[in-house]
Amino acid sequence: MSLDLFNRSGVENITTRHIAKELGISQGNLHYHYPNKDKLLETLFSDMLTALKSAERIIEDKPLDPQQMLLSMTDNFKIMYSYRLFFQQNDVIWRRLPEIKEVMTLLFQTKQSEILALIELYKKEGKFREEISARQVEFLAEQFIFNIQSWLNVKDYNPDKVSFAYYAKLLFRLWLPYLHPTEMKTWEKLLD
Amino acid sequence: MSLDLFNRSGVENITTRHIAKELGISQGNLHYHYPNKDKLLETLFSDMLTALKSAERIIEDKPLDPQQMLLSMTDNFKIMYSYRLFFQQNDVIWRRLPEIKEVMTLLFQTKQSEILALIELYKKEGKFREEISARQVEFLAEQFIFNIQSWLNVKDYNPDKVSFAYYAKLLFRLWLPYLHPTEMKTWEKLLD
DNA sequence: GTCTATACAGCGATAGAC
DNA sequence: GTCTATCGCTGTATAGAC
Repeated sequence: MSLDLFNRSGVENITTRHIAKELGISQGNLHYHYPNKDKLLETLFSDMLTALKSAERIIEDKPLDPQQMLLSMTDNFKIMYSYRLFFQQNDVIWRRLPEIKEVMTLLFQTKQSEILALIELYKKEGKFREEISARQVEFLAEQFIFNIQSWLNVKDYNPDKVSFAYYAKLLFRLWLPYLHPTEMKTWEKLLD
Repeated sequence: MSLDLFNRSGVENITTRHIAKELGISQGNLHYHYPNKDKLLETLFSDMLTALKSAERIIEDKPLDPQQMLLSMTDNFKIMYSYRLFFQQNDVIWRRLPEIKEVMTLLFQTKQSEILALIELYKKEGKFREEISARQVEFLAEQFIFNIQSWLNVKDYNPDKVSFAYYAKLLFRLWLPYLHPTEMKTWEKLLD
């Protein structure tokens, strides 16, 4: 599978020869199906988008409760990990295919406003402390998305050692200091 | 300058021919001074390390106050930006030169324990709220370093539009919700 | 559709004259 | 030291037989 090759060895190091060999077909044949390497990357990217889309839990009118949000985020992390080239190698890929950069930027901007709306709801419901400024709430939403986008970028994530659920919990630790002390305690237990 | 070429066009796209041309010398001559491309990268990396080292403000026994910390972080961001290939293209570079990965990992681990010690001091001094757990304090230190390592990775940082001081302030917003309400207000003014 | 063969450009790196 | 010339290799992509 070309996905694994790219993930493991890097987009710039994997050639069409490698991919053809892995697939058990000739290089000429590969170029018949995919005119070039970029087309291959684009296909993988749209695969990821559909995977992420189909993993979305139906929100409808009701916002998710913390437990559901954790599950949903775990699913997302799983998908992101299997397509981790788009996060770990974003610089290389964005330089080759600026459209992918644009789509990803837009995607995460949308996610950010969704999460901002959710946080503001939490605040209205009184789960957040009153002294938290609107500016700081925006910052929290920004940080949340930033973490999702970058978690694979620096750390050596090894799915055998640490579970995706663990990283999802770690992510939600961002919220803790914003909550009322009692609410904070119960959340912290949930996230341990 | 090879640094600018790598920063702008990507390590995998810049060849020894490009660099030689930019320097106004022949390719053969370049290979006389730097036996290969990796050696060139290693030199740039150690340049960055010395730049970061010389920018360290003398801490000695006294911990820095918030204002000094902001200035120090602004300096660091400036240096990191001029050597941004090592952050934006970390995946490519780490694959070529695993030693660089190890040194960077170690560097940021050290920074993390330093910042953890500082936070714990703040907590002891009563600037932090009591209900913040030790686990959460560790998390804050981790987040702080994570942000420093990754800030260049996702965003299009444009030094003409937004100042380095702005990003330093943004970084310290991580601390705000951990502080006592009154302390929080004064810090927030500082960070605006 | 799938294959083999090959074209053609670009890469890092070296040889050898000066 | 610095140059030109070139090697050997690998990259993407295409041509043409089956």
